[in-house]
Amino acid sequence: MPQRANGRLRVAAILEAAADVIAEKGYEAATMAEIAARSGTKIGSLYRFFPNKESVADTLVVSARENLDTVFDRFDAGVKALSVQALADGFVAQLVEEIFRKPALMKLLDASQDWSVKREEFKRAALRRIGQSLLIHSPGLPKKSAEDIALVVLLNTKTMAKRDLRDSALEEFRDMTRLYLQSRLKAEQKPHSNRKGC
Amino acid sequence: MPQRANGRLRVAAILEAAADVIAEKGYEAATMAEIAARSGTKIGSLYRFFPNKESVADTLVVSARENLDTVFDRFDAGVKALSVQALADGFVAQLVEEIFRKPALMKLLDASQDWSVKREEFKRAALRRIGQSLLIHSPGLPKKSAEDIALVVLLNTKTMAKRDLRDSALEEFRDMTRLYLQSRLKAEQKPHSNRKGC
Amino acid sequence: MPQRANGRLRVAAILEAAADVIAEKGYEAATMAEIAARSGTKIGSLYRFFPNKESVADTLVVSARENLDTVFDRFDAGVKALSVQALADGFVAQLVEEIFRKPALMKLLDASQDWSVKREEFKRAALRRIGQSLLIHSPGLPKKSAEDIALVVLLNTKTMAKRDLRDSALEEFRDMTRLYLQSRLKAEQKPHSNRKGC
Amino acid sequence: MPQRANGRLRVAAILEAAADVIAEKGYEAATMAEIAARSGTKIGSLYRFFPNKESVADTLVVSARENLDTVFDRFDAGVKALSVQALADGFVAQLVEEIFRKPALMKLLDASQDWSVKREEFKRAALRRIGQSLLIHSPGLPKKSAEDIALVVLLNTKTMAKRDLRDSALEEFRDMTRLYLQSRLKAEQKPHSNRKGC
DNA sequence: AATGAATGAGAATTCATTCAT
DNA sequence: TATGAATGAATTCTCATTCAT
Repeated sequence: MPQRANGRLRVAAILEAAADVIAEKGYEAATMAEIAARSGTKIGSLYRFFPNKESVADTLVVSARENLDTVFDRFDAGVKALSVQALADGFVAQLVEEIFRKPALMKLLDASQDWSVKREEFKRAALRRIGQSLLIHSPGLPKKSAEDIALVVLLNTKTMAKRDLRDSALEEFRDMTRLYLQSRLKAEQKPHSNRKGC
Repeated sequence: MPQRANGRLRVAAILEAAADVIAEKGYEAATMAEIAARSGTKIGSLYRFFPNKESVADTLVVSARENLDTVFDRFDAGVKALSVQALADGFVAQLVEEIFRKPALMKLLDASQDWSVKREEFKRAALRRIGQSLLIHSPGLPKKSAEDIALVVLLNTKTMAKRDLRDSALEEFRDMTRLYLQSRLKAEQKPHSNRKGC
Repeated sequence: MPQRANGRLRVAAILEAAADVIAEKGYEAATMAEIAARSGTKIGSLYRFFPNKESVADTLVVSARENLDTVFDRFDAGVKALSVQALADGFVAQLVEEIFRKPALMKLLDASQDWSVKREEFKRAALRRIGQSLLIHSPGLPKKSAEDIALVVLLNTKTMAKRDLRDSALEEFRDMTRLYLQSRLKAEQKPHSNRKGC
Repeated sequence: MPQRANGRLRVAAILEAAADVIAEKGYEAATMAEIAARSGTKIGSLYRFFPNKESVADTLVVSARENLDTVFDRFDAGVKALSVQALADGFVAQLVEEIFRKPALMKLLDASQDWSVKREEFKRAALRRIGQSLLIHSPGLPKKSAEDIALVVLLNTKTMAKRDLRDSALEEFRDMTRLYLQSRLKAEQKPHSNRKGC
């Protein structure tokens, strides 16, 4: 929306400040006044670029979704060649480090509000990209399985991205994700010895 | 703390209403006025029982922690005899169904605030009880391992308790937790006499 | 809504102040802050009794509607005995002096907003009462005519109630209303010599 | 005041947009931003042509006053020959259809503000023109009477111009205005050669 | 000259908490 | 003791107007 260089800078500053404030206090407790102050913007100018508080958060989420595409486009380019282990580690690396390591996004995805819309949009996009990567890696995988696995990978990595996990815990989750993927992606090649119903 | 039956009933009604409101709107958006109204209490009376909003939430968390002890006392009584699979399933059953299936608690544990205190207390208690169960089941397990495993179990089950997981996804998580526990407890695995479905 | 004497006094003071402010500046330009200040109320207390600005105005309009009923109940008691002239003068006296001589009501009835609801309600009630009086006075009058006449009487008296009419102008309107009523109420007894279509 | 054709077009577009917005929302709720947007003008440019919001409304009112002169110049040319009935009908036709049938003007004339200045100016002009027509028609009419009658005609036609009057009500008002004028101009009444419908 | 951006005083409304009767 | 009322800081959002490029 900003057309002048000045405006574009201002918008960038606002979004950065908003990410900080939301990361610290969450969406609801973040105030437009503080976002304005921290970005060196006057409240009136803030509202010139963002018509309301929600639109600020929306923009943050949408930009995370765009980031998602960038990250996964790159990832998918090499995914075919990966071992299952490397695939699991790759998912973790991409999602935890590149996507979820933005505390503001985490807060927004957990926000109580009617966030359902943008949040679901993001979640759907993430599931789609993860599922797509899985199918590139293991083309024989049933669609339905891919969906389930994608959800597990998504939620695992989201859990791993929580601020306060110590490294050993991270390692456990990484390993659990490997185990899980191995079990699910071997299943389609070999008889699965370990599944429910024996 | 109320000593007359009347008072105890009122407190119970308040807590129930508070749980409902917090479940619907989250801690921050829940208002004392609505909690009062829904519990048929006048705002002045509410404040005679709970000195402030935080204390209402605190009480909810504390009672969840007490529930935790009850649930795990019972669980621990039979834990020694369980196969690893049954142990995993047991953790899931106890934590997902008995503890986390209270939306208000979930909201509170995720609340943005300076909730750190009570939340950490609850988390610590949960980790302690899960770790304890693990050690009862597998006495040779190193303490440090038990801690890490407990954390994974805790976070897995918390994830599973989210409102909107469909059954197939739940099943995936359940199975992943089994795989993980098996991998971690392999050393001291018992003959699986208790395996579900076999 | 107020249950204690104190509260009732406060509500009365608020409504009086609101009427003053709205009379001076109109609904939109009247601010809740000024209403609060003029009634010696703190803004928080104002909102305790009136959930929003609209409800303050609503209450004013509703009370005018109630006043309408009181005034017309009294008027209707003697209406049968009146000459047409006296009927016209009576309508003017009741409506101009008792109902519309509250500048706040006038402003509210003219307010731009989505006031349609309460305004229409008031207007409908006024039309109903005027029409009823007409029918009591002249039982043979067709319903449809009564409705049309009521509307003319209503709008004439509303015009007459504008702040700035000088007395001679008032007199003109009074006389015009007499002429009009005479023409309309004689019509039903004698052949109307003066009507459209000759 | 713009001197180039471009500027004049722009001013016209702005005024048209302003009339629309004010008609819809009233003067206070109309925003300069919306007027600019609807007229395809940038806000900065709008302020080059009109130094402030009031001046936009002023221009609208002034142009209505100019229109008034045009309309009445034409009307006065034939007014001498009219019967009283036709005079009444003529006033109604000119004022209701040509002048007041612009919702924006109605809103402005009713606006709460310190509009007194321009509004009074318009009102005075209208009274002057109506009085003048009356005196042309009935030269013997006392000045004071002409003033009073003019006011009644003005307010009657303003009432008739309200958006929501149904046709039968309009007809009543038209007839009432005829009755009134007849009563006031009886002394100098002419043979009604021109009476509508006869 | 054209126009995007900046400004900031103020508006409505909310809510946890305290008090007085 | 029960409870209706009082409080006021904080929050979101608006808009006429002015500037700088």
